Amino acid sequence: MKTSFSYKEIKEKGYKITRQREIVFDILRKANMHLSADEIYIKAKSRNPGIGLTTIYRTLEMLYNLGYVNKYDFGEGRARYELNDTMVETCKHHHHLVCLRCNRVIDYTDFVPQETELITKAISGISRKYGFKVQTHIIQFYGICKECQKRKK
Amino acid sequence: MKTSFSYKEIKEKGYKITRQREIVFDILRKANMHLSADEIYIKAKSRNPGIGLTTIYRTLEMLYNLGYVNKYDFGEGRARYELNDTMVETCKHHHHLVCLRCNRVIDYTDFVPQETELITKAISGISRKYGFKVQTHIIQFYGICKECQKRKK
DNA sequence: CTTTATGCAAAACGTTTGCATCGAG
DNA sequence: CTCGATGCAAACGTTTTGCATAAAG
Repeated sequence: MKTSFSYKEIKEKGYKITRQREIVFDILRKANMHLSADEIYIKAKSRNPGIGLTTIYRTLEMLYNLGYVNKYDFGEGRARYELNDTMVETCKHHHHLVCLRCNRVIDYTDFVPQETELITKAISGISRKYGFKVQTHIIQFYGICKECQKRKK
Repeated sequence: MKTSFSYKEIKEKGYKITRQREIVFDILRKANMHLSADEIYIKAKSRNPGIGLTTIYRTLEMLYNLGYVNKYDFGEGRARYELNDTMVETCKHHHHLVCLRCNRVIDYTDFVPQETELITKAISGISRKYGFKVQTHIIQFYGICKECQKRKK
């Protein structure tokens, strides 16, 4: 299991390792939540006040292209990023419960063993029928969280 | 199976039925694809040139709150909407294969019978453990489509 | 009549781009 | 040295908001 970025792989693809990129890498590695570009920017500025938001976006794009981060949309009008579970051992594979009322996101990890099997089966079916090569998948459940149900209208 | 909007339900929630809303309803009902707000706007203008884009957004928001439409993000920087499969019989429940290179979206309907069972099981588990009331779910597979694999770099 | 919906213009927002400069390799 | 990376400001495209007017119920 990979626990850190492959600097070698990054360099091979023609990317350079910079102080700014290392900071973004590190923030993602230590985050145990899905961060928005802006949240990463705030955190990064405390370590390097001169860093630009543009650099955050470009670094995230690079990592996304390398397949190191997942990009999510939870309906807030901005993207959230998270290191791929192949990158950090502490980040277990999981899915999300998104509350439609308060936008809270709950990580869901209670997989029935069936799930992996089913997904694997689906991926090979997709490959066979559509010639589509699957890299990642997301499963999201939308609904109303416990708290919002209480203070219901 | 519901095949049209419940005007009664809409009125009960305090919404009014207007010419503009009926047009948007109808466009969604006839669409066999995920439409963006702008695409709906173009279509709507041919029937009512005076209609405003704002109205499209507000109608979509209403339908989303009513749970009549699903809202998707395929990474294009804008949302796409589609009537919920409970609303239109021609719109079968499906998931999406999103090509990371060309952004094409393929509808995926080949469910193994296991899937429904698994999702049902997951939903009741989620309800039990988190008290979260699931309304919809999305499953999306990201990868490279057949065509993009051919013209590979 | 009362209340919600509309259309317009302007604002807001996240994200991207052009460009001169900087720094990694 | 060279080429990619950076930071800034400006541009972009989508979505939202304020407000006066229009229309639904």
